[in-house]
Amino acid sequence: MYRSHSCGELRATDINKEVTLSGWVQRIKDLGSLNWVVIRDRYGITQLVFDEERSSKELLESSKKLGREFVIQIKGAVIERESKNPNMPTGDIEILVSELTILNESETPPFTIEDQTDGGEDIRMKYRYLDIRRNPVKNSLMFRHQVGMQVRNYLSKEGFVEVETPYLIKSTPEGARDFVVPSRMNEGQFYALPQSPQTFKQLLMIGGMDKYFQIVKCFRDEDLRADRQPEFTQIDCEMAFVEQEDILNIFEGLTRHLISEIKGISIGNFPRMTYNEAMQTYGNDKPDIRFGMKFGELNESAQHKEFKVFNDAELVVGIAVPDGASYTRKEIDKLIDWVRRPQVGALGMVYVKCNEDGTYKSSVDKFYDQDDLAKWAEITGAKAGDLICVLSGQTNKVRAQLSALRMELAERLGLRNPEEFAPLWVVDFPLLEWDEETERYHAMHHPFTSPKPEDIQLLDTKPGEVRANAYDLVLNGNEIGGGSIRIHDKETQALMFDHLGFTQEEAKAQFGFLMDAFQYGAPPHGGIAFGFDRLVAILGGQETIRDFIAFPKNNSGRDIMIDAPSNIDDTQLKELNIKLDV
RNA sequence: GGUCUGGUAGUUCAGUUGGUUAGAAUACCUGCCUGUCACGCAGGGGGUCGCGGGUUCGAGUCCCGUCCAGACCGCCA
Repeated sequence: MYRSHSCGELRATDINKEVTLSGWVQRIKDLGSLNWVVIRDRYGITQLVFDEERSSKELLESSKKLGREFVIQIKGAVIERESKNPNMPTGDIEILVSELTILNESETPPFTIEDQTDGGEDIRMKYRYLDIRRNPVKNSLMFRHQVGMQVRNYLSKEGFVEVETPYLIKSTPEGARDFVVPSRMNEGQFYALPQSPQTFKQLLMIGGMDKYFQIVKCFRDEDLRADRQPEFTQIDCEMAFVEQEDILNIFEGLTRHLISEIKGISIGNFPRMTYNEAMQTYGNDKPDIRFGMKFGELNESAQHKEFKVFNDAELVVGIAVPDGASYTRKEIDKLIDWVRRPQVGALGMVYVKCNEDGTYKSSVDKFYDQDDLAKWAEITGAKAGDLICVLSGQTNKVRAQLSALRMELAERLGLRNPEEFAPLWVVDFPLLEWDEETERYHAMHHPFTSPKPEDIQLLDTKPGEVRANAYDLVLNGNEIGGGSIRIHDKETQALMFDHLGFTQEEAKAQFGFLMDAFQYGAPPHGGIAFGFDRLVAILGGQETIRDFIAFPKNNSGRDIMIDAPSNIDDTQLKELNIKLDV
């Protein structure tokens, strides 16, 4: 028997018990004739004591040969501490060791295994198994487990069935780049790893599963971000015989359940906002509504004077920065530099200080009088003491720029409280999106999303204005879920493929199996998928998802611990009949 | 594909205008210490300044190239 108790459970009530503990050496405090060793496992830490008076000489000596992260097993008696430590759960007791076994020695680890480690990101990833011994990472993984359990509890209770779908599937050119896997048995052919189980969950609906979910890995071969990994986990869901309203209700319920169970916060009905409204008031389809700073469009009140920059702009739009009027010229110049960085890309920024005395001071006083500026303040909701930041230019670009500024300022002003949760639904997304590169329309969501029936007639004339039965769930400025009511008849699906520029042959070759299935009684259906890693991170109050993934990839998609991806040997290449051109 | 920031001891970082033997903290090793718990005290070892080239009497420092890491833009149906 390696242990009778964990390293986190012994208390004053256990005094005088004979116990066996196993774990890692956290810390050694050698006072010569007295030696303390702190032992750690997943459940906590416990202090061991060896001393001249109560321990044998050999035992005391061997305790001094221990090093950090040695794996040891001890037998001993639980005794009351002479000086207690109220900061640790096991701080009232210690173990007077009678028997010490070294189960495994350890090299000195490259960074300290402490909550506040001295190790940087890089070294911690290389030795991730050591990093996982630290509380912050360990707790994040356990937190993830809790969220997963609550997801399964809720969905099972609602009658959902978890069904696994294949990982080796077929590559399609739509959407993100696929990871491909060569097939040895089918020479020259490749599987693709799924970007999502989309078509399979639709086939499950046709198969009559009615309510499906899966916590499932998905794969996309695209560049990474702090919140984006090449393999990531989705809560993938689909329901038959539902309208959009049914889906919003069920998954609003799921989200409410998670926030309530995990964070102990109860939230009322989620607000809903159309895509157009979100773009207009926040410049963004995933607005953070924990704070205001809504967009005020100033075209009418700014394009009647001689200021050419505004007159030539498609959109003039501003936000009010709370208490920003006190910014110095230097601070404002820095803000202007910030929006002019290539990552944001604004050409300049106009500002208006709303003075406490009710007057206005702007960078465009030459063109606008106090009445004009008062009007801007009214539209942007600026109060005395605020600063109005105004950007202008092409609508899409200027919205993205001002949205970036809004988020940056909110971050600096501490308005993005990670313990506050403000979810909302963004609905009525456009069905199609113009792609400059390929000069054709792309499905904004995916090609199986149904158009709103009343908009179908616009498909030929104004395809960009057709709205879809598509919705996103947004939490604190992050898209945590998105879905749609799907097309379930062959004709509409064929019409969609046609508008997406597929020939009939291409559509048949790539999605013939789905079109075929639609001929055998496909029920109306729809669903949603949540980004599980991101959801867990946000619930955990973190920006980066990496600490909630046991073995994440780095910025360039590498696993630096196992050194993947890597070359494969010639035998493997030959077996797969693959020649490399490098 | 692009922009920005960084790479110096095991680790996290400092290093001035280009100038003597490259520092600090922490970790590690040795010694002392019977109530520590971020223990303390004394001492010690530890460096290809990412790599390659250039400028210079002299480069951690300046220039060019390159690799790696991070954040972001493009991309992510």
